[in-house]
Amino acid sequence: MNDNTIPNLSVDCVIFGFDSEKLNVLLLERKLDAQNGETIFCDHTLVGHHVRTGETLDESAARILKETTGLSNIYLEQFYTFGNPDRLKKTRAKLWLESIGRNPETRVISIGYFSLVNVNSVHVSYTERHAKWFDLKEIDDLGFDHKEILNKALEALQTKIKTNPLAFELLPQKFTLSHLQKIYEVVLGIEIDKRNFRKKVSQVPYIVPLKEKQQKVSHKPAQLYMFSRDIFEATKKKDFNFSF
Amino acid sequence: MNDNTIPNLSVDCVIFGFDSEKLNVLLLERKLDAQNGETIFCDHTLVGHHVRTGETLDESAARILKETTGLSNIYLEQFYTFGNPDRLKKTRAKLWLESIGRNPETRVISIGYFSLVNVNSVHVSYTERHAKWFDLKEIDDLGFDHKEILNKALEALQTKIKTNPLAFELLPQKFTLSHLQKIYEVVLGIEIDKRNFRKKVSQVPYIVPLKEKQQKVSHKPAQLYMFSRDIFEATKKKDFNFSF
DNA sequence: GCAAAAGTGTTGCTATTACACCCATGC
DNA sequence: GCATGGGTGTAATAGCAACACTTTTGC
Repeated sequence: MNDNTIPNLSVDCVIFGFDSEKLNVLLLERKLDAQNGETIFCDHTLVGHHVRTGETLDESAARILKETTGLSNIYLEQFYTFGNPDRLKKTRAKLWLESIGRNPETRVISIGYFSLVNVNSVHVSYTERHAKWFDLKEIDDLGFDHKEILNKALEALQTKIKTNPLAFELLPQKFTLSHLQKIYEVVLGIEIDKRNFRKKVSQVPYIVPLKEKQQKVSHKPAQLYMFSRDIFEATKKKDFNFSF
Repeated sequence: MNDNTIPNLSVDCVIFGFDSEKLNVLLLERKLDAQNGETIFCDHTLVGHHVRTGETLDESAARILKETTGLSNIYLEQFYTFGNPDRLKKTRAKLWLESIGRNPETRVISIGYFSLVNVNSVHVSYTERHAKWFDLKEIDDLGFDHKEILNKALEALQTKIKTNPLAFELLPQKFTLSHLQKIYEVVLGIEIDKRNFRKKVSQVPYIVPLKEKQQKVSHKPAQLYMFSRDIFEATKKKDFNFSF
């Protein structure tokens, strides 16, 4: 490969997207066809790429995200680095790497990032390979060691969302409390009592009600809220706690 | 270099040691002498080494720890990866790398691990370079980007110790409650009320009193306790919480 | 006998849990 | 008018914070 990248270093992004109901992950199709057109295998992987010379790891992750979703300035966080010498030694991995002109014998270290977006704000725009949202709960296996990377990303997200205002990264700017609650439920895999949740939220100064309600819903329209980062920064104490 | 290592990949270990009073970090002296014997500079760095071919990242960290402290089977955790293209571009770093036969132009990614030991159980045995414990609070600057790595390690330790039984890794097998309390105080940088602390501890099943007291102390001898990992594993709920 | 750290309980306050019914809208 | 999700309060309990004095040992 002569694309200005470092052969043994890559970044993989676990892109989490919330769609008002479930937590999704953006995956690429990994389809290998034989010369005669028959499909040798077809499965899915995370979005990733080799790191470029001169690019920081954060920049590399941001670039990958931009290329895949068209989005910039979105939440990205490094969570773990995967470097087992045999992590790319499975048969499919080797075949795939050969097919794209990478040496399957090279030991590649991959730095894991996760990012948080709202699915509706994303125009999945990766043309080379089909990018698609998958319900997290229905993902069973992935190419390479990407299932392991995904598991670790989810763990990191679960830990971090309890003490940091990450939930808002998964929501549109204006959201309802039910959607906010749903995020904690699907991310942490728990059920939360609606009244207790709202009681807690009402004590939080940076979740502010707007003078606006939902439109065109076939039920009582919900109050819309926004997250004020200004108020958060100004009032944050060390003990942010959203653990249920 | 021909030592079977990967030129652009290293592991740096932040070795935290508790001495019943403060939190310490094990550092190496980085001293560069000119041909005429004069010292060009002398400062300190974390313990680190390049990753070997065929070695996992965890194995690499464990090896570094073993070489430096003589200890195996101790707590080690990967916390962050540092890969800025210019992280080794400071003057001293370049001079040093040249002096040990590494190419200062190579972009090196370093995977950060922290480990937890009790200073009394360590025979600092690194002979090539002088290894020494330093009071965490008195470390101002370090070689390379190691101060940044140290800061991030401390942050990771602070986060993790609140919800995981890490404190015991910093203590000898038999310890007093005052020592346990001190760990939370120095790691988190807070003060804790003795009675409230003991009340909490007494509700924790896996901190078990022994039939033994301190010996030869010139004050009322304290009850000794141990941590039972068995009981911890058997009784752990999702909500371990040692945040004060 | 004094210096040093160990050990011990109570009270007020705050936060958490559990729980059930009416409301506004679109169709 | 019915289906859908929105919105609301109370009481009991558990956990947390603040606080001061006596005990045991070595020297």
